[in-house]
Amino acid sequence: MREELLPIGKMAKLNRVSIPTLRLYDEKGLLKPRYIDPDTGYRYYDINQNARLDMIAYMKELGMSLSEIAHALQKEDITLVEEILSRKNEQIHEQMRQLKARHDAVERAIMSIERYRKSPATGTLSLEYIDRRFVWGIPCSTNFYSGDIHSYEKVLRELRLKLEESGFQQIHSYNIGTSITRENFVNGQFVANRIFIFTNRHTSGDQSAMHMVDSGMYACIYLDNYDDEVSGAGMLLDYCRENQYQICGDYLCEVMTGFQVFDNDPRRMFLRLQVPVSFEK
Amino acid sequence: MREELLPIGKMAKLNRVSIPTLRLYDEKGLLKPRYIDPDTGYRYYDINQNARLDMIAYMKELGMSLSEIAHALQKEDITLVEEILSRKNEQIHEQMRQLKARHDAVERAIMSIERYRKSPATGTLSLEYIDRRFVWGIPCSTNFYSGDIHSYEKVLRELRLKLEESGFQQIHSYNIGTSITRENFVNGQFVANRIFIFTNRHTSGDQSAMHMVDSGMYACIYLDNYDDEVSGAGMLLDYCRENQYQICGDYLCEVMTGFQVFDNDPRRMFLRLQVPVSFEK
DNA sequence: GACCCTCCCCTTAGGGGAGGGTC
DNA sequence: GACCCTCCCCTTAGGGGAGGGTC
Repeated sequence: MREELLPIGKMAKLNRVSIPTLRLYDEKGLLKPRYIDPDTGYRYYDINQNARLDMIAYMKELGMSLSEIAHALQKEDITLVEEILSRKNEQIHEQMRQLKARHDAVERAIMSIERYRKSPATGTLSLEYIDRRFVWGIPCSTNFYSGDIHSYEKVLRELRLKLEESGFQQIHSYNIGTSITRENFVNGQFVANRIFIFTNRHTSGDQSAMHMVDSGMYACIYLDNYDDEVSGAGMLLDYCRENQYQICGDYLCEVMTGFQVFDNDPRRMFLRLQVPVSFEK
Repeated sequence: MREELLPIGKMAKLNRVSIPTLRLYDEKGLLKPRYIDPDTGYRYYDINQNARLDMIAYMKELGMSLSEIAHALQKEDITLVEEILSRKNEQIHEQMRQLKARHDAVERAIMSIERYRKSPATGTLSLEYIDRRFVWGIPCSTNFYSGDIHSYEKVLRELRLKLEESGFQQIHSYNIGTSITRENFVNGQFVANRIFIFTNRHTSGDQSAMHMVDSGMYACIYLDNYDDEVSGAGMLLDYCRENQYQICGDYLCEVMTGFQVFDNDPRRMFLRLQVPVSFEK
C-alpha cells in the first residue's frame, strides 16, 4: 500500500500540473495529500487522487473559481453544481456581450486612426458626399459656445451619463458630435442645439433619442483644434456663400477621433465641421 | 488660474472614478495632478485633465492594461497604439473562441447532470434506440482489463495528451468511452480496443481519428461503478442471448458523466455499457 | 544530485481601512 | 465636519526564488 504513494513531483508530472499548484490545492483544501510525513512534511499522493484532480480541472474549464470548486467538492451536492453552472452560463453570455462590444470598439478605433492618418491639413475646405448616418443624443442644456471649456465638459458629461443609463457599452469609443440649427447657423448665431454620438440603427437604448442624418452633399472644413471651431465655422459659411451653395440643414461639428489627446492640451481634436448643401438656383 | 484647480474628491466625482483610482494613476504616471502642495501633499487637478482621464477610460474600454496605456501615453505614438489594437483584436478573437468552448462545455455539463438525475438504478438492463454518434480517439496501448487502475489511467492520459495536441479545448468536458471488438466481446475476451470521446462532426483535430458509430437498437446496462464493468458486461451478454438478440457491432463502455467524483473513490462513475443488436432470425 | 520543505515576494486594478493632519 | 494624506492589508491562481533539510 505504502509503496503506491507518489511524492509531489511525480504526482505533478503525472497530471501535468505544477508543484506549486498542488501545494496551493493542499492549502485551500481542494486536494489533500493522502499522507504527509510528520517528520519531513513531505506530501505523498495516491494514484486514485488523479480522479479528483481531473474533477478540479474539469470545474476550472467550466469557469469555476477555486473557492467555488472547493465548496462544491466539500458539499458533494450536485444541485449546488447545477446552480453554479446556471450562473456560469449567464456570466458567459454577459462576457460574450462585452467581448462583442469591445471588439466593435477596437474596430472603430482602428478605422478612426486610419481616418486620422489620411486627414487633410487643418483649414482644408471640401465638398463631399456623406452617406446616411444615425445619431443618438440629447439637447444641450447649456450653450457651450458662450461659456468656457467647463460648459462643454458639463454637456459632455450629461451625454455620457445618459448613454450609460441607456445601456450603451464602450461609450468612449463612439465619435461625438454637436449641432446648431440651420436657422441659427446661417444667421451666425452660435447656439448649441444637440450633443450626440454617431452610431448605427441597431443600437440599444431609447429609440426616441435616435435621429437620422440624411445623406447628401456636405460643405466641410477640417480642423485640429477645438478652439478653432467658431472661426472655422465662419470660413465654412463664407465658403458656401462664395460658391452659392444653399445650406439646407443643420450644422454638425463632428469629432473624428479621440486619439489626439496625448498631451495635456485642452481637448485638441480632429474635427470635421459640416453643413448639408443644395445647388438649386 | 489657481482657483480653477480641483482637489482629488471633486476631480473624482466629476469623472466618476474613485479617489484610490486617481491616486493609483498618479503613482503609475498615467495622470499626474497639475499641482501638489509640497507641505500637505494634497493633489490638485486641472479641469483640462478630464480629457486625459477620458483617454484612459477609452483605452481601458479597448482592453489595454494600465501599463500599456502608460506606455502609449508616454510615447505619444499613434503607430504604437495601432500595434496594440491589432494585438488586442487577435486577443479578442482568441477569447471569443475560448468563451464559445467554455459555453459548450457548460451546456454539456448541464445536460450531463440532467441525464444523471434521470438515470436508472445500477444493474438496469434496457433495449433502446441510439442515434448516430461520432467519436474521436486512439487505440488503447494497454489492455487495462488485464491490468490494474494504473493502466486505465495511463491510457486515459494518452488520450488527453492527444486531444490537447490536436487542439481540443475543455477536454475534460467530453464523455469518455472505450470499446471492445464484436469478435472479442461475443467470445468473452476482454481486450480493450479503442478509447475516445463522444463529440460531433464539426470538431477540430485530426479527422482520421474520428469514427462514426451507427444509429440502431442497442442492448444496454447501466452501472455506477467502474469496478462492475466486467460483471455488468457478462450480464449484458446473457441478456442478449436469453432474448436472442444478435450482436452486430462493437461493444462500447460509455462514461455518462464526470460528476460523481465527489469523494476519493477510485473513479466511481455512471456508465452505460452497450452493444448494437439486430433481430434477424 | 535530485527532490522536497517553508517562507517570502511578485503579478492587476483598485477597495477598505487605520491613524493622523487639513480645508 | 468633511476632506485629504500615507501606509498597510486584501482579492486570483499560481510562479520564482532563497535557504535549508531529505530521498
